[in-house]
Parts: sequence; structure tokens; C-alpha cells
Amino acid sequence: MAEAKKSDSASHASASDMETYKVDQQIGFFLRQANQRHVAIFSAQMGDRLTTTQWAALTKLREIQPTSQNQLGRDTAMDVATIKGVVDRLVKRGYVSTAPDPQDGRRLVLSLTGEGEAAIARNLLTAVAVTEETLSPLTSGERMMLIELLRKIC
Amino acid sequence: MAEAKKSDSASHASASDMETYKVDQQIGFFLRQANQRHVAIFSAQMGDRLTTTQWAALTKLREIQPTSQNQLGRDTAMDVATIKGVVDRLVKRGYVSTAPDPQDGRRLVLSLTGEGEAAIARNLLTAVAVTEETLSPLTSGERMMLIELLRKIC
DNA sequence: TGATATTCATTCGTATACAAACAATATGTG
DNA sequence: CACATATTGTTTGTATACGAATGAATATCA
Repeated sequence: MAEAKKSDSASHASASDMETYKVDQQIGFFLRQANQRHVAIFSAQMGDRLTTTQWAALTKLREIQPTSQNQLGRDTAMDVATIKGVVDRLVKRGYVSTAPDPQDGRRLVLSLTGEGEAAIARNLLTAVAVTEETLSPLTSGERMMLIELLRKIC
Repeated sequence: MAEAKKSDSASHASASDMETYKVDQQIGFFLRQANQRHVAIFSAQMGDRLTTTQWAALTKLREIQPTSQNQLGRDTAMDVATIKGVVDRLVKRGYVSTAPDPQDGRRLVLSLTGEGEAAIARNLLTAVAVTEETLSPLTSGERMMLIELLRKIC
């Protein structure tokens, strides 16, 4: 089945295929757009110029601190290069502090600062409101269904 | 209701709120991850080093050509600055050609080149396979449901 | 006509996102 | 111990993504 798809992919599309295919009806297009709308809502409501990824890193770090930079990246679904940039900006703001790991010379141990804790506390209810507004077009049942379906394709 | 949320957001979160909130269970986290997985599938399968946005621009341009750069951006949900970068790269590859609009001196009229048409034809069945693989964890009913729910929150 | 507003494209700055290559450090196996 | 392997963090390069500012061309309307 997957193999049949693969060999099909290697062949040339017919003119009728070209007419039929619509990008804006593909799942990828919807995923990108839905994410865009969420990020827009987040940016509009959240204070302190926090981005979605910075917020994810901050709140996840609060859960698992102290931890290494790469581990935080794994837990927030960020590439090593991406998490480094995010952490650097959070450090520059004074929300996160770094220290070398005495046990492992490779590791950079991350912790929240008081400022970081305060930033979370200050914005937590807004973050909840952002989730609420993003899901506002849906009923309670639809919200659970959407999250369940997204979980399956992650 | 929205007003109540707003004023709540202005207040400070309690320690219990901090314990309860989990980023990785918010809709934004799922949307970002689902999109990530889709992009990864796309990159792995699609040839010609085409990106998801380049593919969206190419195929949408095929539908509506000739059109202006900003119009193509609107139809593919891209910012003016974003669509410019995408178009520039497609032009550099020879997939898209640009010409000034005789009727409107502001406009840059875009068209697909033969190379662009060929690139679409060459990758169309793969694009279909990418959609299929992204949705592969879902049943047919779940797929329709997911797309419907995403459409509602876009 | 002429002032105002709108649209289009460009540019700058900041922030993800990831592949690839690299050095330093750990770990496990012989 | 020695060596192969894996992990951690860094850097570079490319590609979105978008706010904001700018300037040119066009549209609108009093």
C-alpha cells in the first residue's frame, strides 16, 4: 500500500490530477493556517512580548527544572538549534539562568529566575484565555475531539 | 464573558494555577507539533527541495495566474513580506516569471513558467501521498472531522 | 482638480525551524 | 587503558513568519 503510493509518486501527474488538486483543501494548509491564527491570538493578548515558543520553554522549564538545554528542547518539541536561540533570549531577558553541570561538562543546567517565575505568574491567566479564544468557535465536545485527533497525528 | 476573561487576565495567577497549567496540553502546542510533523513528512517525501510554502504558492499560482504578488500571498495565507521571499526563491529557480502590470504600475504580475508547470506535474502525486501519510493515523471519518474542526478555528 | 486614503511592493529587524558540521565530553566494550 | 560511539552544545546557512516603516502608484471623493 505504501509501496504502491511510492511508485505512483514517481510517475507523472495527469492534466486531470492537476485540475483536481487544491492546496487549500489539504491538511497541511489547514494546520498551517490554524497555527497562524493561534499565534496571532497569542501575540495580541500576551504581555511582555513573549512568543509562543518562549512561553512553552518557560512553563515547561518550571515543571522540570533544573534540566539541560537539549532536554528542555525535547520536552517542548524544539530542535537543538531552535531551543538554543529561545533559551538565549530568555537568558538575555533575565528569565532563565544557566550554570555548568559539575557532573557532566557538556551540560548547561537551566533554571528559572525569580523574574521568570514572575513572568509566568503574570501571564498565566492570559495564556488560559488564549487557549479559550482559539477554541471559541468550537463546542466543548468539539474541543476534546480536535485535541484527540491532533494528538493522533503528532 | 470576554470582558470577564480580560479582567481575570490582568490579575495574578495563584500557586495552584501554576501547578495545574500544562503547556503540552494546550491547543497551541498540539497545533505546532502537528504542523511540524506534517512539514517533516513533506520534506522527506517531496523532491526538488520544495518547501510547503513554495508548493502552496506554486499550485495556487497555477489556479489563479496571472495574478499579483500580494494577491497570491492572500490566497496562500502569507504575509506580504513572506510571499515576497517565497516568490523570489521561485523566480530564482525559474519556476515563476514576473512582469510589470501595464494597467497598474504598482503590480508585479506573476506567471508559472514551463519549468514551474513541470515541477508541479512531477510532484503532484507525491503531494497527495504526503497528505495521505499525514492523515494515516486517522480513519476516513476522523479525517473529515479533523478538517472540519480546523476549518472552524481558522 | 486636489486632498486623502488605499494598495502594492520592498526593506529592516526579530524570531522560529531545521539540516549539517563541529568540538568537547561521556559511555561502553574489548 | 584504548577506542569506537553517543550525547551535548555551538555555529552556519537557508527558509519561513510577521510587525513596522517606507515610497510609489492608484483610487476615492468632496
